[in-house]
Amino acid sequence: MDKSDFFKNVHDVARLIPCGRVTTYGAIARYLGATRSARMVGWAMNQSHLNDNIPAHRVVNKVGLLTGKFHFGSSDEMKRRLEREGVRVEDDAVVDFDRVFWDPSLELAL
DNA sequence: GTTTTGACGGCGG
DNA sequence: TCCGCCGCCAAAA
Repeated sequence: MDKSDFFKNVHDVARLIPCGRVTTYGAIARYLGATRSARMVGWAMNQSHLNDNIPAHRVVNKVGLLTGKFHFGSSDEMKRRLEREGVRVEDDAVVDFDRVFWDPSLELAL
C-alpha cells in the first residue's frame, strides 16, 4: 500500500458519488482513515482533472460551499453541473446540504 | 535545497 | 457557542 494510493483512493471514491448527491473532503478523508488530511483530499481533487469521469463538482466543503468552483473553466461551471443533476445551489452553497449529503464511510460502510 | 501555500477540518481555549 | 491554532503532505515558488 503506497502512500500514493491515497490520491488514487480519493479519485476512486469520487467516482462512486451518486448522481444528484454530494460529499465533503473531510468525509472522504475520514473514509480513507485520514480524518485530519482533508486538505490532501482537496489537493487530490486538483489532480482529478487529469483523470476521466471524476465528478469533482460533487465534492464540497463541510458547510456545503462550492470552494473549488474556481478550479473549473468558469465559476458557474460547478454550480451548473450540480443543478443539472438536481442539486439546488444558491449563492455558491448547496441547498438542503444535509439531505443530498453522501457519506462514503456510511453509504459504502466499509 | 528551503519556504510558503493550499478544493479542509478537527480540536483546544 | 464562537474564535483561533494545528495538522496533514504535496506541489510550486
